Amino acid sequence: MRTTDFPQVRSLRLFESMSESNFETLMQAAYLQTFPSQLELIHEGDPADFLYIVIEGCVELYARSNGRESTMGMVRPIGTFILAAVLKDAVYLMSARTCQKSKILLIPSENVREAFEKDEAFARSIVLELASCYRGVVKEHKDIKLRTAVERLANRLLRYHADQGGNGSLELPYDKRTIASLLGMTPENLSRAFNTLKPYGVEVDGAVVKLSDLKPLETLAKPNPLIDERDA
Amino acid sequence: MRTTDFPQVRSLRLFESMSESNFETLMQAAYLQTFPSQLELIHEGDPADFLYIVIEGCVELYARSNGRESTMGMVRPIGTFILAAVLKDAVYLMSARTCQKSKILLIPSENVREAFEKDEAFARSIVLELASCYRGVVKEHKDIKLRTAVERLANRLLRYHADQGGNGSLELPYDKRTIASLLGMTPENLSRAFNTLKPYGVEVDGAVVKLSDLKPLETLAKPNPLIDERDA
DNA sequence: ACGAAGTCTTGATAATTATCAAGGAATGGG
DNA sequence: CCCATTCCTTGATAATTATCAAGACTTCGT
Repeated sequence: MRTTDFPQVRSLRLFESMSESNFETLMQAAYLQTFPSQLELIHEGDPADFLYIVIEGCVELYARSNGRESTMGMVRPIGTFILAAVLKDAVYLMSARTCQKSKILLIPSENVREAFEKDEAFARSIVLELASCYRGVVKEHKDIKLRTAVERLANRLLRYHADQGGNGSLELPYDKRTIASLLGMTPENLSRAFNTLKPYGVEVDGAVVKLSDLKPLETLAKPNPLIDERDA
Repeated sequence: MRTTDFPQVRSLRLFESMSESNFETLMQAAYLQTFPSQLELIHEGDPADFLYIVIEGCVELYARSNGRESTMGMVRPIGTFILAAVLKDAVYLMSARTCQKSKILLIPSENVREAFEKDEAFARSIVLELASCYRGVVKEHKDIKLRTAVERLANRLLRYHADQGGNGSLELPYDKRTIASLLGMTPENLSRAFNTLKPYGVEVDGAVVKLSDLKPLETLAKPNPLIDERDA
């Protein structure tokens, strides 16, 4: 890996203020690999050998316990995952698998920790990154503890809608079963939740959702920036 | 506040490797206050003016949305809370109130951020602290997404039991309604969950719980270190 | 010590969510 | 392009969880 190969990686909040030489060292230790869809990249409980950066494609973070499985998050380019485990030199709490053919940059954990020791700016960037990740999970936790399934869906639709320009139409970014699991419900329940939202102007056609009237949907959803906004 | 007033604060992971002079500066800017029970210390949505450290007593972190409320966590001495919001200079995602008469140390946010800028060791300690906090919430999120109410209670009891020496008896550390909310259920449902666990050797008398036979309880609970262990 | 307020439990019922089963729609590999 | 597979939806039903109500038990302040 050469430093100039992925300017988008360099411009991530995590790396942008790092010294050139330390970034170079990190990149030289890194591997760029392409994986097919549905490949398990990491398995919860394994030691954190690498920090992962999604360059192309898409990765699903999920967890299992008992016989159950739940999607914990999705990572899109350019996004990192499993930073906390790497820094703590601990085991992964979540598994990860590709959900498309994906190009992934792997940085050995020890190199990340070495850079963390050596590069002060990197250490500071990590703080802000981790603080954001922490607040992200807190919001998801509030979402699931304070809302019913229909409310979670309504708010998620409003979020996707805003993300995609807010012109009355949105495309679901993942399979419905994945969205169901993300939102903490079964696929059947998601399907029924969409039906419940029909009187609120939600029209589903495959992955395309049309919102014909935001007012009543928002009245139902009661969106809350302290749960739904990405940077609040 | 003098530096020597609270050696336990100094010995927190967060502060122990900080330089003496920076720690002193931080402590001189800090306020030590005693609050009565049930006082709201912070309100979600407000700007993060202080980092809080519980010296004595107990603090409940909770969140509201719609008309609902849920306990997000409990902080016991010597514990900090609301670090991420302070570092990001963002609004609080959670409210906090004392659940006993409590002695709290308040450090103004700007002083914390100043120390974060000036003191490298402090910045590095923050990384490890935030990484732990992050992993803590991920575990709670897994707990609620992957387990039923009875399973969550069973695992919580096993955790308290282990924490308290594992001699067959444990004391519930909080009111039952608080534990119910922490575990994401109503008080009525907690009461019934205790009844469900009776055949598994769980005997409740007020705040004291006796576990007469761990085997069947563990079989039901299926404890998972990647959810239940504090430092995994 | 006493009354008031809050907590906990139980019962009855309702709402929410999950499970099982089956048919139809969409998708991808050959 | 077609078949096979997976995904999605719907129906029927069950399990889980919440709500409402009432009574017993605690706790706390006066």
